[in-house]
Amino acid sequence: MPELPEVETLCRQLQTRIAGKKISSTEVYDVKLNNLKNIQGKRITEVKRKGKTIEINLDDGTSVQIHLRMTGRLLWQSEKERPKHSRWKMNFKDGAIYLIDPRRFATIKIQKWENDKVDNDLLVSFAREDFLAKNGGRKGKIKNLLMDQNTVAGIGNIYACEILYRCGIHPERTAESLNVKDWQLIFKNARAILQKAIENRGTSISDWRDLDGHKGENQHELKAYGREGKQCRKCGGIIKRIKQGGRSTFYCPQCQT
DNA sequence: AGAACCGCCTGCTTGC
DNA sequence: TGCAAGCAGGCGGTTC
Repeated sequence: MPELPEVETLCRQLQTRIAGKKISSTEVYDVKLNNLKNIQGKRITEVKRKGKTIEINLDDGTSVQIHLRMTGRLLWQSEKERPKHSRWKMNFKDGAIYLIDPRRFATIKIQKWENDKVDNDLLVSFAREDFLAKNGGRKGKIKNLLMDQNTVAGIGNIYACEILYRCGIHPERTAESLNVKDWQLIFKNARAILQKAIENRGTSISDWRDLDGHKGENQHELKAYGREGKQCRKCGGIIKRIKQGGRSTFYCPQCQT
């Protein structure tokens, strides 16, 4: 599941690989992605991440916005062969970018580019005061809050579990039950975990691969996610799995309080 | 406001 | 071994 670090990894690679290049053509292999605006002949100015969305800006003021959802991947390929589960392709003189997505949840939008202000992305710009004023008193569970894209951009299930584990905060705590120290810990650890995951080029648990098809290395850093029944590395307790909003949460009942 | 559920999907795992 | 059911989940939507 591509979250912030995986999308950031792709965006950096894309920026290096395709910025300044001209799109020679595109091809659609999935009816769900029909009716996209024609971008043949447009030139790529910049590739940016917005939350978990990849934004490929074009020289005509529009941008190609790709959201990979669950199993989406982007792959740079210079050979002709079309990878399995290809849904869409953008051709360049020296190669092509494929959108590969077995489960077909990924979305592409081509629309006017808007330079809206980012204030909820922990690695770009984060309005801490506003955040606390708006969310500090909420009665919702902290895990769900961290995963709400309108509240904090880019964090999904894996990193939400890891952040709370490192903080020693129980995922079912409500936002209003947290004090200033707890919040500071959350922001600090969230940044550190996301940053480390970017350095490791993402978490390859199942599908995730980078633009060149390489696995990331951050799966070796996971302390909670996917470790149900295993020993907590901090306290020796047993990692537990619960459901929150239909999604698995992994945590240590002994040291997350 | 917040939680619970659905639909979108298909590959993988599980159970008989 | 084979087949069907169950499961996984980000996000947008609806409903309670």
